[in-house]
Amino acid sequence: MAKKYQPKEFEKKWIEEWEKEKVYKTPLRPAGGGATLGVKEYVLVMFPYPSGAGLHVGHVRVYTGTDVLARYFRMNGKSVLHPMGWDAFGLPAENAAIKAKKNPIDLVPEHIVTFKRQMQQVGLSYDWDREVTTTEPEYYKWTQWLFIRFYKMGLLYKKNTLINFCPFCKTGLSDEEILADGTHERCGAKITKKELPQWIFKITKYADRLLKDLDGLDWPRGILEMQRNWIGKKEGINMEYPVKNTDETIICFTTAPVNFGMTFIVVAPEHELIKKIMNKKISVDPKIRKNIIAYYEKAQKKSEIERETEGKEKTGVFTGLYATNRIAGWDVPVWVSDFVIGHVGTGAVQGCPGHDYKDFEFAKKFKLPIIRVVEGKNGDKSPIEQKEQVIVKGMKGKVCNSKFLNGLDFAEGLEKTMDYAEEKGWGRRVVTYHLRDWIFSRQRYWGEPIPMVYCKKDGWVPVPDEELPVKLPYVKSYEPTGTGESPLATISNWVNTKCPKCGKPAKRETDTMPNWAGSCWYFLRFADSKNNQEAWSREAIKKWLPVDWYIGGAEHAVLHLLYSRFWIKALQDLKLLNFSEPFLRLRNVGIVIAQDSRKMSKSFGNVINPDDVIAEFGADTLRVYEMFMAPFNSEIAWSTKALQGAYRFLKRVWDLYNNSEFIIENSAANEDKKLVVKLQKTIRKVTDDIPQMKFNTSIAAMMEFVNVWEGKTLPKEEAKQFLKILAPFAPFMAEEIWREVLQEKGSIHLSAWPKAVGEIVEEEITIPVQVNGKLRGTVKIQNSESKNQNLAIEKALKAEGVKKYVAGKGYKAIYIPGKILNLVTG
RNA sequence: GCCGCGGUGGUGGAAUGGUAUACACGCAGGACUUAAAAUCCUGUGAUCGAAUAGAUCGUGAGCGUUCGAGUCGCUCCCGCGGCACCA
Repeated sequence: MAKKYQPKEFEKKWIEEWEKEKVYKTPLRPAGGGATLGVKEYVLVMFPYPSGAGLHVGHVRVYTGTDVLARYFRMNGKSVLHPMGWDAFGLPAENAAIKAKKNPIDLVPEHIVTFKRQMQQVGLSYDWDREVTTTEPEYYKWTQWLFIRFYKMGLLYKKNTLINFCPFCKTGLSDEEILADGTHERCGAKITKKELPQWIFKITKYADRLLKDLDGLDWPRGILEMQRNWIGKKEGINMEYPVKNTDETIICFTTAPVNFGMTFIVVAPEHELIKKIMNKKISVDPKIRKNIIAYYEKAQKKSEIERETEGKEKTGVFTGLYATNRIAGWDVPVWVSDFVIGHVGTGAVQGCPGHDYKDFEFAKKFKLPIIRVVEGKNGDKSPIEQKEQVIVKGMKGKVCNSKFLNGLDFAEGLEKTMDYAEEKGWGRRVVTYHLRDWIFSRQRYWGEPIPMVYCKKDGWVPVPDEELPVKLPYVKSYEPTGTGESPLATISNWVNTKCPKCGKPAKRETDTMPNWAGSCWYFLRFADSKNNQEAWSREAIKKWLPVDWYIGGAEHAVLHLLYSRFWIKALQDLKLLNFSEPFLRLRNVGIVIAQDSRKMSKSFGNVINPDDVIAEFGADTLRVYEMFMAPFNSEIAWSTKALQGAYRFLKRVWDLYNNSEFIIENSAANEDKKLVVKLQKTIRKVTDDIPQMKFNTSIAAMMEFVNVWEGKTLPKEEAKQFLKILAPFAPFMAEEIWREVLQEKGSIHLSAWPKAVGEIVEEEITIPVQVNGKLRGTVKIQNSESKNQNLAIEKALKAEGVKKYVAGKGYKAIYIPGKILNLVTG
């Protein structure tokens, strides 16, 4: 009786053997042992934050998919860089450490040990010699060094800023870290505003390049769109409206050609005009002034987030002033309302209630006129009633009731309005962005110390390069202070230092960098991870960068991916790099949810631990299952039953190789031609599918092949080929069979990928026959005759199912050789 | 509201404009077994039908292009994700 499939018996052995033989070392010798190394292929998966919970089956999915790619490229003779590291700074690590009452400096390495062990168990082919950890001084030394480069080029500056502040984490946050409902993406606490001195990164300086360069990237469309939306470039016009009986002008930003539908102006409570009214620089009726002051004070009490989220009920006060809409030739009343936000646009809105939802609500509430200036469905130009909702959806439709703009579509109308206003001097074209500068300070312990010293005489002075790294002190108490100062501020022997410039007493910056800092450049460090002279050498970068394949979750669509792109562009400007985009291809992985269709979570008790799955079924089963269940970028719900299907498949493969009756030494004797043809098709399919990350169909094709193979014999050479295409998915079993059963020398993972035979020649092919587009039968035809239309028709007409539909009728034949025959009657 | 992605059997899902439902799970029947598990074999879109005869319908809905549409175009409906009092 043949040996039973027992993965436990050999998986551990191969983990050790691969490490010993340095099978996955970068760069590898070419597959098949040839002399030259192939083209480089940098295959990178987003490195994890090593949490205490250990590896999740979701991690296993994204790492395995990336690993399959890396293994595939290696076997195809490419020079592969496939590294792994740890993104260990940041709030989650720090909060976990506080909970565990352990310093994160001690806790993080413990977590890393667990993660690494689990990754090795899954059979991931990383070159561990290149491992990096963002929290180690050897690494963050260079993060600090980069900070100073950015500071020196003027991209970083410190300024008092009204920032988003998380009262739970007691730290400032960037806009990108706040969810739409005004809560912190990490802890879910409601964000408040606080004014603090902050290090600010001028990412907006790169807005245009960050936007333009998206065009050249092979990234998922959705992610590109999210970045475009986040950068939020808008071309429009700042229209000037003189305020009657004053010297004032209100400037309104607009992207819509709707001057002829404009019936009011609304300014934000913070607007200059309101300040001037309140301090009597503009004279208005004292009663109105009183109302405005009351309204202003009420608005100030609300936080911005309250103002935005508290409901859509419009409030407001008429200022008593009128402004002139010179394009339309009429005056409009000026109102103040808190639905207009001071720092958005110009803090003033030209109200066109016919075609804007908010303006409509406002006009309805205060009984202001509503004019249609964009046609509705079927060219509808009728007036808009007060009770109606907004008629025009989005920026579609033709402009109407607008004199010289009539009949133009929306975009043309805007162009013409802009030309007209500029010509008359009533406004000018402007470009605005949604992107804001990046708040780079965190008032927390667990981050890279910002390498700056404040001297009373010299101001901010960077720590000299030779004094880097500025090490994070090992302390007992690192809990957030809540005062807006980092806990580092309380460590006086660390804070107090000398000014690098004048040598007088000075103080260190006590804020730390945000958790994104380390991940902005880690992919560069992998190219040269051991370099202690510089952050990277030019040769190493030239050899490996940019990243060819970057794989990870869609949750990083904006934050990490935008920040990294920004750093790379800045580093290019510093001439430290000579490319402008870090990640040429981006692919997303779908999340793994629990069997009950909920998120896997301790509190639901539905978490699947990869260790348990490996203990029961082996790592290969886990890998094959996760690759097979759905397309790589789709969400999957865990299914223990389906997992067993993957196990069954592998077991059947094992049995085929361990049963001499299914494999013969040489191809002459009992070989089954059809089986060999099927194998060639399978090789072709898997070869095509892997670089498209269509792992599910690759595995399905291999399953099909195994279904055909069972009960037949396959020549040994062909059996080796099949094992090779299985190897990226089930590396343990493939290696065990390769070396122990087939007695091959060296690792299968360094063997050459099989080539499918040029043309697959089947002797006989089946051609479907349709009559009037409906399938009525099939005919078998010799492959050599497949181009012969008359023969195909002749055969088709003999088929019972076809005959009765065509009999006695004239027909036209459409024949696609080897594909289909369609007979169209009458 | 805007932007993006989807909608195919009982389930996860396949399908360069060319035999829709590959592959897998589940289910049903059978073999092996004292029995169960495991394994193997057969069947499995719906409706009509005794039928493993045949027919009709069938990829969210409806039109259209085409010899032929899950796939292309138009008009909608629904679900998911992102953004948003953004002017």
